[in-house]
Amino acid sequence: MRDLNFETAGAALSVSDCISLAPGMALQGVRMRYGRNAEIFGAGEKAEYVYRVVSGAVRTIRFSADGRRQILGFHLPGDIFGLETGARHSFSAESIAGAEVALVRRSLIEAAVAEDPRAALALTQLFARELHAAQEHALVLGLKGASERVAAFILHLTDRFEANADLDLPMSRADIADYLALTIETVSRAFTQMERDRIIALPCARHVIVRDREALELMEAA
Amino acid sequence: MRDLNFETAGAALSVSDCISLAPGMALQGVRMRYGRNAEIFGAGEKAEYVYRVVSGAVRTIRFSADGRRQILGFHLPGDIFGLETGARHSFSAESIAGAEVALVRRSLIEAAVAEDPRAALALTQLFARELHAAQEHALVLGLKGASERVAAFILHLTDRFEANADLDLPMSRADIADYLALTIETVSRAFTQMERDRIIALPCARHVIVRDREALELMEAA
DNA sequence: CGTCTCGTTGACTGTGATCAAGCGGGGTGG
DNA sequence: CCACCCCGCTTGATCACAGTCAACGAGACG
Repeated sequence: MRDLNFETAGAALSVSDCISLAPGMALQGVRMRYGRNAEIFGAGEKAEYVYRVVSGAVRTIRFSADGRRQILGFHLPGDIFGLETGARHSFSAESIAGAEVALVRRSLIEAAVAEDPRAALALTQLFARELHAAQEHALVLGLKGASERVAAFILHLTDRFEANADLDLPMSRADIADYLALTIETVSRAFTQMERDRIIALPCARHVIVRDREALELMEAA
Repeated sequence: MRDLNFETAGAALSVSDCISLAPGMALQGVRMRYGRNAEIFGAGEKAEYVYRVVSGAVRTIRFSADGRRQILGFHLPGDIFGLETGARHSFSAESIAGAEVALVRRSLIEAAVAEDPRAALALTQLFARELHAAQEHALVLGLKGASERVAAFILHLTDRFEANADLDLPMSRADIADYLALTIETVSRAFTQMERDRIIALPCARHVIVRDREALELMEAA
C-alpha cells in the first residue's frame, strides 16, 4: 500500500517533485510551500491537480448550509488529498501550521491511467482508501459519544505517526472539534478528564503523552 | 454516469445477467433472489463478487464494538454495492423486504480493468461516487439535528426515486434510525411533527407524500 | 380471535451545547 | 527587560435536544 503513495524524487529537488502511482511509475510534479491557515484549493475551483503532503499538515473542509464547518480529514506527510473524478473540487483544503505540498497535474495521472492498468488500479485503491476513511468517520460520528470520539482520535493519530506515546498535535482544539462534530469546550473537557484519569498527560495543550493505551482502546470501543 | 452502472441483459434472462462497466462492455453475471432480511454477504467474508440491485432494496451495515448497528447506506434498483479492493468485505449487506440482485465475479471485472482503461475509469468513478455518498453521510451525522436529518433523508429518497411527491419507504423506522444515527422514537416524532406542520402526509407509516418540498429543503439546510 | 411485530405517544433523564468568565503563554512594543 | 495584550484553552453554570423507559395502538399473520 505504502508504495502506491506519491514519493519524492529526492531531497535535491526543491521546485520539482515526482509522484509514483505504482512502483516504477514516476510523474513529474511541483512542490509548494504554504504558511499558517493558507488555502491550498477551494470548493468549486477546477480540480486541476492532485496533492501530496511532503511536510506539515493539511485539513480538508466543507461548510454546511448554515455556515458551520466540518473537517473531513487531516492529512499528514505521505498522504494524498484533493482526489476528484468530477471537474471541480467538492471541498476545500487548507494548511494548518504550514505545509509543504507536492502537486501533480491530473492530466498526467489520467494519461498514465489510460496507458497502464497498474496505474489505474493504484488510483482506484487511493479512492478506496479515502472511502474507508470516510465510512470510519461516519461510524465514529454516528455511534460514539464525546469522550469515545476523542479517544479514537488520539489512537488514530498515534498509529498514523507511528509514535508509541508522544504526540505533537498540529491542529487546534477548534480543528479537533470540527472534525469530531463536538464543541471546543467538550473536546477540552474530554482531554482534561483523561488527564485526571491518568490515561494521558498534557504538558501543554498541543502535546499529548499516552500513559495507558489499553484504557484508551477500552474507551474507543463505544 | 448512469450508463456506467450495471445494466440488465434483458427481461428474458432469469439466471444469467450482464453488467456493463462502460458502454459496450458487458460482463457475464448471475441473478439471485433474496427474501426478507436475508444476508447477501457478511463482513469478513471473501469479496468474490460485486453486486447490483435489480429490484427491491438492500442495506449495507456495520456493527460497533459494543454491538450497536450502523447502516452505511440503502441501495435501490440500479445501485452497485459490495465494492472492495481488499480481499474481504469490510461490511455486511442484507435484503430489506426482498431483493433481486445481479452478481458478477470480481475476477471478471479485474480482467476487464486490466485490458481496457475505460473500464478502469468506470470502476474508479464507482468508488468515487461511494466516497461522495459517505462524505455526505458524515456531514449529515456531524452537522444536522434530528428533524434536519429526517428531512434530508426524505429529500434524498424522492430524488433517488425520481418521484415528485409519493414515496414508498422500503425500510422500517429502525432502519432509518440506524442510518441517521437516531432512535426509532426520534425518527417517529420527526415524521409526526412534519405531518402536523403539513409538510408531509402519512397515509400509513411506510408511505410518505411530500406536500411542501420547499419547507423540506428549508429544514434540510441545517 | 389472539398474538406479535412495528409504530406512535408521553414522561423523565442525561449528555453535550451554550453562555460566560478566567487563565496562561507567546508575541509586541515601550 | 518587563508590561501588556491577544488568542487559544480551560472551567463552571445552565439549558435544550435527543435518548431512555414505559405504555399503548394498529396492522399482519396464523
